[in-house]
Amino acid sequence: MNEVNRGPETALNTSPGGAAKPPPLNSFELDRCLDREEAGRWGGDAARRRRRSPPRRSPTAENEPLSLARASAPTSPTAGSTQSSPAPASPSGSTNAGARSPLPLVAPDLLAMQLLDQHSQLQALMKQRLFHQHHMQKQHMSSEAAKRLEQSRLQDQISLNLLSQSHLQAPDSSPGSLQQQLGAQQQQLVQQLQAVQRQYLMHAPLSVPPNAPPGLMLWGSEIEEHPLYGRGVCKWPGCDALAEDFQAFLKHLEAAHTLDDRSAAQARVQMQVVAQLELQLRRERDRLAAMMRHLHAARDTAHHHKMPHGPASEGASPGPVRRRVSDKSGVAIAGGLPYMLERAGLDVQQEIQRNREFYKSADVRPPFTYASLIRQAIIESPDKQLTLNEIYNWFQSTFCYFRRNAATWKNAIRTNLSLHKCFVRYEDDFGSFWMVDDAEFVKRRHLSRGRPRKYEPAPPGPNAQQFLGAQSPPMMTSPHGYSEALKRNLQGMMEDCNLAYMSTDDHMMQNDDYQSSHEDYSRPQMMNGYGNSSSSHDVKAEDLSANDAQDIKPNIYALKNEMQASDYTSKGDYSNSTKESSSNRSSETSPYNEYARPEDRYRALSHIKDEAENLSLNEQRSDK
DNA sequence: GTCTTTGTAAACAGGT
DNA sequence: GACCTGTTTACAAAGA
Repeated sequence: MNEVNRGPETALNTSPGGAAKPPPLNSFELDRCLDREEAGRWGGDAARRRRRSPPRRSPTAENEPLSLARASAPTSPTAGSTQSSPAPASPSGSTNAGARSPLPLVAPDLLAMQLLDQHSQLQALMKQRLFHQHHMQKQHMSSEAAKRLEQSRLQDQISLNLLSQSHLQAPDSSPGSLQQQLGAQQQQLVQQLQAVQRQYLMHAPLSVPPNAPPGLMLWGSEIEEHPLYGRGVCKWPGCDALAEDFQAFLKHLEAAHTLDDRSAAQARVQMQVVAQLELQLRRERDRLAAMMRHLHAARDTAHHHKMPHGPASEGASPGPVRRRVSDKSGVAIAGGLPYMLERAGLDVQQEIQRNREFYKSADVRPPFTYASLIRQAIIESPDKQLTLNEIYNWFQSTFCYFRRNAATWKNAIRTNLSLHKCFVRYEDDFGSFWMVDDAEFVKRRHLSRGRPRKYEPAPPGPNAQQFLGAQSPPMMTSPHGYSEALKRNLQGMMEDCNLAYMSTDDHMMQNDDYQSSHEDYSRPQMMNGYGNSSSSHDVKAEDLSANDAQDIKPNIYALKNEMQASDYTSKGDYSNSTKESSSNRSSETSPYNEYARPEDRYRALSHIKDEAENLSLNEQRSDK
């Protein structure tokens, strides 16, 4: 098994958010599911064909889960049955238990038991749906919408009845009384439905907004259910504009959300989110199906029951279908989009922090360039510096996407580190670290022409002195940032799919996740506060010429000298060689050898570093 | 069509 | 020799 297959699966299984995991089943629910699966097998050849022919999925079918979850009524009996099978916890849970045995036993054999169980499930489902619809009706629906709801409810009931009848038509069973009962009930429901439809068509004409484009005909409830409008607020990602009514919303939509870069970028990200969620939902459904097959087989084995079309033949099916996830799949972002997104104002820091859980569990490529992500990794670290391996770890721990094809993106990271002048390599006795020159980074982002490459001859002009004390301009922030809206959208979609969304407090998430994502970063603080170091690439004290030294931020240089001086004085004959220095550090003359662990020695050295920092700051103050 | 930016692949060197 | 790290080059894709 290569990484391509292992990565996303692992992420889904181990996702702390639990968003991808189906709700746990208790024994009763498991029984119901097993029975439903069995009933589905009795449903005829269609059900068997459905289970045996998974590879071909039309785009419509891929959208089915979301649309079904959103819709108030399932469009088909089969869909209604499969959708309701996970049975999430709901106020009707007690209702299910109460309606378990509403009818007398027809026959004391297993078949009758299953039929009764199936019927009780249907009744429980109907009651659950009725409860839900009643609740929704009280909350949101006007009288017209209530009529439509009633219509939908009746259709639901008919569908459920049809479903139950189809399940009851087992080849070797004929509980006639039950079928007659359901048939009569169905006829009654059809009559009620027809009456409601007549009433609705006579008294509730189609309503059309005055400003609606030609041909747009909207039902009253559909206006309220516009995906981008709800509760008087525009639901466009990152908008949240207030709109008194639907017409005001339409005006706002026309005026505020035109076809520009930002809207296009937001739409593309939204497409990614939807695609990813659909993929995730499909995986979870496949997994559930495999689990049910497995559990059913286990139960059959335990009960020594051999079904005529039992799990032996079903088990020969290929199992859950895995869509091959390619780098060039729709989930990934096309070439220039990250650049466009950044130009459009998407903030890397906010986006990553607010959707950390999403990126951690979803195989979505983050919509930012490698350079931005590397910078983010570095500035998230406590000392604003990371080794290459720590950057790797950050990518892997932060993004599910970077848990596969490691060779590719690692090479890209190395290339970016070397390529961009904004990344500064600092080498000391403990290894080499990478830091960010934010001034250079901002300069790079604002360059409209020409890309500063490290191996290009430096253009004549400003030397690094211009970067002394340079501070990055504040990152573009918005109180109603796109990431917040993205999270809300995700949350809504997850709720629609009956999936739990990890809504963690941002601050908590930041801290906790930092602990997890940086747990490997055991190196204590060494260079805290020196993120804006220099415009020089490789800051190696031994290689510094006089000119180079001018290009280095004085505090770093002073600190370096300070630390080396302390080491020199402590050991006396300190070698200039890095390798020798690290070996000599273990000599008995060093006062830092009293610290057995390297961490303690680091800590002691960091104290010197703090003193050096204070000295440097005092010098700067005195210069001013 | 040209230029820029970005991503990717690959070769190469030096170190461990 | 394998692997890691870092540099450099080349090329393709996408957008301006």
